[in-house]
Amino acid sequence: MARERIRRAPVMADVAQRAGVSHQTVSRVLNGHLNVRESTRAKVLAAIDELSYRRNSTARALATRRTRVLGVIAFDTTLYGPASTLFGIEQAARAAGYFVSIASLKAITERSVGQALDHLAEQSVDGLIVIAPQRAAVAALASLPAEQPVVVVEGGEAPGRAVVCVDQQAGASAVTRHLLELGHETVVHVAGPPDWLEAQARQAAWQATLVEAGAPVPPVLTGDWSPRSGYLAGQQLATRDDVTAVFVANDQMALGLLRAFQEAGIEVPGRISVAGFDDIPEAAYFYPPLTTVRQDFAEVGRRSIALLLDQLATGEPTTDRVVAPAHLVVRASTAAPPTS
Amino acid sequence: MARERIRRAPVMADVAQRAGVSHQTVSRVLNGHLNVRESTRAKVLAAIDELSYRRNSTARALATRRTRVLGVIAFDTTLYGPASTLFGIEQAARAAGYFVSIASLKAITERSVGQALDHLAEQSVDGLIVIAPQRAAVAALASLPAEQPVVVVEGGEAPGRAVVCVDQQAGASAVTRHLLELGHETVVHVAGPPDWLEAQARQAAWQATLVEAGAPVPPVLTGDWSPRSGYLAGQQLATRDDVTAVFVANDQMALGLLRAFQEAGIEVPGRISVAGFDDIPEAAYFYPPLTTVRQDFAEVGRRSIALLLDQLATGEPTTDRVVAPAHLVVRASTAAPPTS
DNA sequence: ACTGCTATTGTTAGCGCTAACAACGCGGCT
DNA sequence: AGCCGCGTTGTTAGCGCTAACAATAGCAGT
Repeated sequence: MARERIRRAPVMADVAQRAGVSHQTVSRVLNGHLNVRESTRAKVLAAIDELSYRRNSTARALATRRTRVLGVIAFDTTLYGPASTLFGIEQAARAAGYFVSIASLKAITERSVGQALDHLAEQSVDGLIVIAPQRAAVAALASLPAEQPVVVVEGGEAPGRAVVCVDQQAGASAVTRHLLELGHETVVHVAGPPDWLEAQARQAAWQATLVEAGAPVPPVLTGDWSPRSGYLAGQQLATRDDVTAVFVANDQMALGLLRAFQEAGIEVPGRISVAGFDDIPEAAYFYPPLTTVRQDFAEVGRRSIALLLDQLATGEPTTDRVVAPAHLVVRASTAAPPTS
Repeated sequence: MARERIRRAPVMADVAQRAGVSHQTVSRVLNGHLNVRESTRAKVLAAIDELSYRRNSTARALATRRTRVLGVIAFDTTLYGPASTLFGIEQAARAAGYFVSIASLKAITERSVGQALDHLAEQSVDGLIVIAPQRAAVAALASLPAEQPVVVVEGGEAPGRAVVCVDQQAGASAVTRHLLELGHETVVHVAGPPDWLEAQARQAAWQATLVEAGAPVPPVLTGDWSPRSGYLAGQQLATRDDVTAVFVANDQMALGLLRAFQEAGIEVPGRISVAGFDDIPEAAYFYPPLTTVRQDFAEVGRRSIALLLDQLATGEPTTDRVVAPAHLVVRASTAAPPTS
């Protein structure tokens, strides 16, 4: 029997032949079917091992009509938040035996999101996770068929879709309350871009907390998440002498703010307290170390995958809304207001 | 003719029937074959459009034995550098019509890299990009078959593999030279973890530049990339009064250093100049704005994909070594030494 | 001994596509 | 007229796997 061992990966039939069974029995062993005699299973496993056989996932996908690939659409994955979320998602998916195919976007427009959706659809992904921090991204989801399993991360209100997000509300409230409890009369807010859902949520929670505490609601400054925009906001605030506490919508902008204050000779937290949001790794080493809010991105990843796999298992799209925790991290950039 | 329009995605045969041709002709049109009459092509395209037909990539992959999926193994994608590289890779791959499947690692060990390789192999990726900034990652590649198309990013010496990396040498030399030219007698180096190839390359270039300039080579301090380790290094340096210039191996550590100096009352750049490496978005807003080295990560991504696709096209693994540019960004943290 | 069941294994037919080959029609050539 | 060659299209056979069904053996119950 001329054995053709010519650089061709072994297939199921090779294993079957070697184990002296049919290829279907090999398949059964591989899929953990019951009703395979223990001795047969052992023979098959031995043959698999000897041949270093690996099941061809493409053929499997064709036969089962499931690819075990999850598609992830992400935006600006060079930022700490999205990158961390993506990381959490990938870890959870791999642990569950799924593959992760990504499509990252330079900018969020309905068109770019649509193209990314197309790209992943072409790969026939089993499920979809869309990190959709902006209105436009959520809007682009409307074109998806209703039965498409999908989880929207940070999607605010995504009608009819499962959503996972960080508890922005709790985080922003906690910072604001923290500042008020230190004795500040009110807290100024430097918000993120208005079309970002996270920016909206943080601003809304800040405002609600002030109102609830009976504190005046000062006008909002708006940035674009960048240190530069925080710097500009800081320059503006530096000219005013009624400001004692600022809640900045993310740490990068807070950094810019700190720098503007430093240049203006404003002591932090001596004269003005500053708090951020995100707890990027650098935040603890700002000058001064930044009080901020830490988000549990790993949890976001895990919950997203869990929700998606749940949909795949039941075959029913869900509309659950899951919230991952966020908590205040107090450092040296916040203190009681100056006793003037 | 009872048309069964029952929630089943159309397949090639449906298109063929509608266009009045054989499914093979549809395939030919889709694959851009020559020798299809223009009128036939038009009919087919019309039918595709009417049915919103999408080719099933799984079946295609099974028939062609190519999945059009590229696997990427990445480490610590929450850091700015790796995240940017990954982003560049994904953009380039998608533009070339390839899918990107990722496996990110918490830690680099031969085992974790091996598992990630397994995971991607199971998906039968056509090619592999390994972002391997550490010795161990490169070592783990030894288990790959020699004919596996693979590109190693930041892989230092990866024998027999194609490598793409940033020109660490040029970047580190430029910073060091910059500091010497400002009049500093020598430059102290705070290095990254010794098992990181980038850390090694930066340190080696720093040392070579000093030697070349006839400057003394002071002992090296070592950190772990984190702001905290930079802070500790800064505290040590603060106790010495012979230091006038420090080249820190990345921006995050430089941030820690700046903070330590600030606490110690050391003026930057008045008494000590500090330079970093990476040009993270925050760097321009440190206090003072950081002189650093910017790396062209997008270019790294593009070149990696180009190199990989080249291997796939020729069927021959290459051992090219491609270097992406890095250039000095001078900001306010470096100046002439104090005139004592 | 015969029936009926269960546990185990084998056989067959696709999944939706591409590759290789076969077939066909048509104009130009001898 | 008959043949060749070319451009175009159809037919057939897999790619490697799983699902559904068929077949077999072994055993208990009557």
